[in-house]
Amino acid sequence: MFALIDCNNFYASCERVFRPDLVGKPIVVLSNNDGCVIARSNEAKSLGIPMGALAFEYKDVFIRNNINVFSANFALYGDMSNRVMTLLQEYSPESEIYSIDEAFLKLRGFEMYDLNEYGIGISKRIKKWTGIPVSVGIAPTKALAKIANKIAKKYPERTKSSYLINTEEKRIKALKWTAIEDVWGIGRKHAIRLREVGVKTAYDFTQLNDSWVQRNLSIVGLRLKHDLQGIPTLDLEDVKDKKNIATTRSFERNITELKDLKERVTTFAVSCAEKLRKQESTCNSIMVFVQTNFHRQDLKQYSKNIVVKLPFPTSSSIELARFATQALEKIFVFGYSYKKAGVIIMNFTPEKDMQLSLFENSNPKHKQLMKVIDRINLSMGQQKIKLASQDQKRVWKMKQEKLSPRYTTQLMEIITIIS
DNA sequence: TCTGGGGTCCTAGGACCC
DNA sequence: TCTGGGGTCCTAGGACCC
Repeated sequence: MFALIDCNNFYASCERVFRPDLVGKPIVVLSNNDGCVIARSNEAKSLGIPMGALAFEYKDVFIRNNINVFSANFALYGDMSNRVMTLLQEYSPESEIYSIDEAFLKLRGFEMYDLNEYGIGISKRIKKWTGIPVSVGIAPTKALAKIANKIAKKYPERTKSSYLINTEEKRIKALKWTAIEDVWGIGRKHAIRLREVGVKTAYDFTQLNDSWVQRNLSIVGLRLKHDLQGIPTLDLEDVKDKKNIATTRSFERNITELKDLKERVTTFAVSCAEKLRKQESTCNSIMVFVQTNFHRQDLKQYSKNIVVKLPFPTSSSIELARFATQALEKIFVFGYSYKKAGVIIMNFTPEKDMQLSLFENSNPKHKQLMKVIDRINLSMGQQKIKLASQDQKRVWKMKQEKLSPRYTTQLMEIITIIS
């Protein structure tokens, strides 16, 4: 059996843990730059705030309904996620952290357990020990556990936040209850295609024939179908090293000068390099892109990306920053207002079996240097050591007007209790 | 004025090899 | 008239996830 544990309205719940006065009150969390809504408490959902609602359009709605607005505080959410995941490890030796707020557990050898009670126990303990409400779905396959989880989330009172699919009857009932677009792995496009052929629910989907599914939804769709039929097809996946690493941002204001864009791209490359070194890889190509604001009809539009193959594999911040800015110079065109840029690194090889090249190689001194920089930044705070070409005065700040304290990761911002 | 960020996997088609 | 058969690798684009 598989269990899927999913935190309810995760970002909103994290904010509420440290603001108990907000229990029962509507909360929304905004994206970077306070652009749009990326998380909502149940109360905010009931008020009709859609996912992706634009902050500036909904400003009055927020005020009118006393909605508590927060800027995204990823330092807080990441730490709260670790707490939840650490507790979950105790419930099974086999687990897969699927995203910041979800994990699968494989329950092998649990035949003597009352899995219903087990699930309820997980939900109770996570809530009590971290303050985060979670829902639990347990079923013979991952796709069915996803559906069981949705049922638990939809009926928290009746299910005590945990639902078990362990009979054929329950499986069929759950599949008929699930609209096709709510199935894990069926996105917008596939849902439309399936609706066209009369598939309205997950159950209808399982009644299609295999070759049609494979032809129209590829092998991925076929695996999903089998999983929904109760035939275990999707297994836990190991946490592998990343295959791509990206750092991309929209700017709070437009950028018109190459030198400003260079600074941003340098910082993005350095950020990618740091993430790359954490997984002890080196990269062989780098992509840089820039674009203007697509949403502004009144401005001239421009969007371009460039992929550069590196002469040697590297994870040095200095070298990646150099290659990135050189690439930027090739695609930069003067006369546009740039709104967004990013750096994506690709084609990784493990640091230990790096292929050296005959004529040109990564500066061997950088390896030691990066190690020292990483160590200092880890102990003294992020970005203590920067390249001179990076922003020294913190000119580039995201718009984060409603940022909550980093209660759990910064001693200076720890919660205060006033008696 | 204002519109997020970071990932994965699969397939078809082209270029190449013997 | 007639023109083999069997592969690999790479890339772009499309689908999906949170």
